[in-house]
Amino acid sequence: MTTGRFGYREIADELRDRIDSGALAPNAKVPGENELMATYGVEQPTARRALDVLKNEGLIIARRGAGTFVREFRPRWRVSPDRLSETVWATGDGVWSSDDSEQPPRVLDIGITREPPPPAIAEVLGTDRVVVRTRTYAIDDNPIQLATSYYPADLVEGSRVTEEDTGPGGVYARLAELGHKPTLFREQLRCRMPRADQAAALGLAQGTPVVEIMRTAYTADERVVEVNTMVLDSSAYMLEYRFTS
Amino acid sequence: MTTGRFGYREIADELRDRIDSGALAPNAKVPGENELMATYGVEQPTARRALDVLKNEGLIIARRGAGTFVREFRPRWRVSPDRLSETVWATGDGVWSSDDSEQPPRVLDIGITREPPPPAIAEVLGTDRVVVRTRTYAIDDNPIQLATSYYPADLVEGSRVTEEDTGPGGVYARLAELGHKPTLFREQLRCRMPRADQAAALGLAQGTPVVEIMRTAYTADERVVEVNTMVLDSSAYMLEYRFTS
DNA sequence: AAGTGGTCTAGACCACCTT
DNA sequence: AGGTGGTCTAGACCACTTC
Repeated sequence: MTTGRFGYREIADELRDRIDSGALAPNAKVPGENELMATYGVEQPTARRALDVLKNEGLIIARRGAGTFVREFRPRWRVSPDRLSETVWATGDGVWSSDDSEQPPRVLDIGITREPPPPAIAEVLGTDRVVVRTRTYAIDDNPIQLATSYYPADLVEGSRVTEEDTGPGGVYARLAELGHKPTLFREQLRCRMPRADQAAALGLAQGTPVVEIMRTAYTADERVVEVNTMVLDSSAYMLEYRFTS
Repeated sequence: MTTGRFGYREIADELRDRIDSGALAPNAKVPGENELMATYGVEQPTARRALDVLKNEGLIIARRGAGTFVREFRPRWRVSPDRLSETVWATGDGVWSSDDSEQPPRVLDIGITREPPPPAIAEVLGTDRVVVRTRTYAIDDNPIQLATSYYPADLVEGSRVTEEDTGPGGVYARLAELGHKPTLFREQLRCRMPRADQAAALGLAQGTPVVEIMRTAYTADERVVEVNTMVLDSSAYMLEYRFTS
């Protein structure tokens, strides 16, 4: 046979069309390698490569021994500047209380160190003597965000910012009590494929990018009191920002 | 040989380490399939798969006949709410003038239609009678953003919003003249792997996610006057938002 | 036990770029 | 012409899940 042959791209295209059109709905079983071999008259590696394409596009997910299934995209968590408003801090629910989610993420691992930050962050903070808070946020035991916050040591040393439980209102409430209330925030975002360790920590499926956010918090007199770097599972988050002209 | 064997993962890990450490700098040539076969004692498909991993991670890029090279990540373009300030509109430079970039993106293709929008957008706009503006932004002939804006037909029909050249200050200045000055903006972001047509339109390399932004513009009396959906090449953009508590 | 995805060998041919 | 990446065949064995 020389004509009418299928390559892995054509097979991937056909499957993608069936997913986009809804013929293959989320969580539906995708034709497996054996079925593709029979349908298109190709060998196993070719069928496999077609599925690899869709895996890397984040459209399907394979479970060994079980089959391959259409992925569902349900970003349940939103983040917006509103979460940082003073009224929110006062409630004691912390940063997530203004999310319109069914349940708030849980904090999995909290670590507090005093290791010097990367040079770029030291420069923004104006010092490399810092207190570092790392934590993982998870929903239903699925980690969805890694966060690392840096605070100038001379500001927070001796306060509850250096303890696992920072108390009602969280770190920002403590900073306010210390006379360093954050009032201006800058968030810088980029989106890319995860590093191997990030993919592992977040349990990311193939074809899942991450959102990297660097948040810088300033006091009214423009002192930097926090730099927070976050890595978000992009399949779990929709982000929202509001602003005026 | 039964021990000390290398799988494609191990090979990919070693190459990734060399990229992360800087031993393989951006634009450097990565060991090719033949070299990997010799070095690790594997067959070509295995060497190839190792390179595929890094391609899908966005770390390398292959040029047929030439070789495989470490990708460079140089996001030159920033977007921030400042670009929407009234002072910016007045300059006539449009949305991009407040970017701190070397050169502004160019508009490649402008299309104006009146096709009904997707249901979700029609609902936000409160009508499905719309004027649709589509365009592609490019830098050095490399497309970096696709944008589609929807305007209520009853607001903009007969104005320069329906023409290719919208005049000084762009669409927002025209809307202001029509008594519908946008003052509040909401941007909703998600990040994911591109659809096949988007990857083609943006000329995206394997392993490059896109940022999808839906911007909604409101007047002071909370009428929606624009819905703008954007698809950004994530390797070309860093996004920035500022807000107060 | 049977089915499904995951990995690898061994070898072939093609398309494209560089020299 | 030679090297490099891109695609495919043919077949094998393994790991895991489901029944």
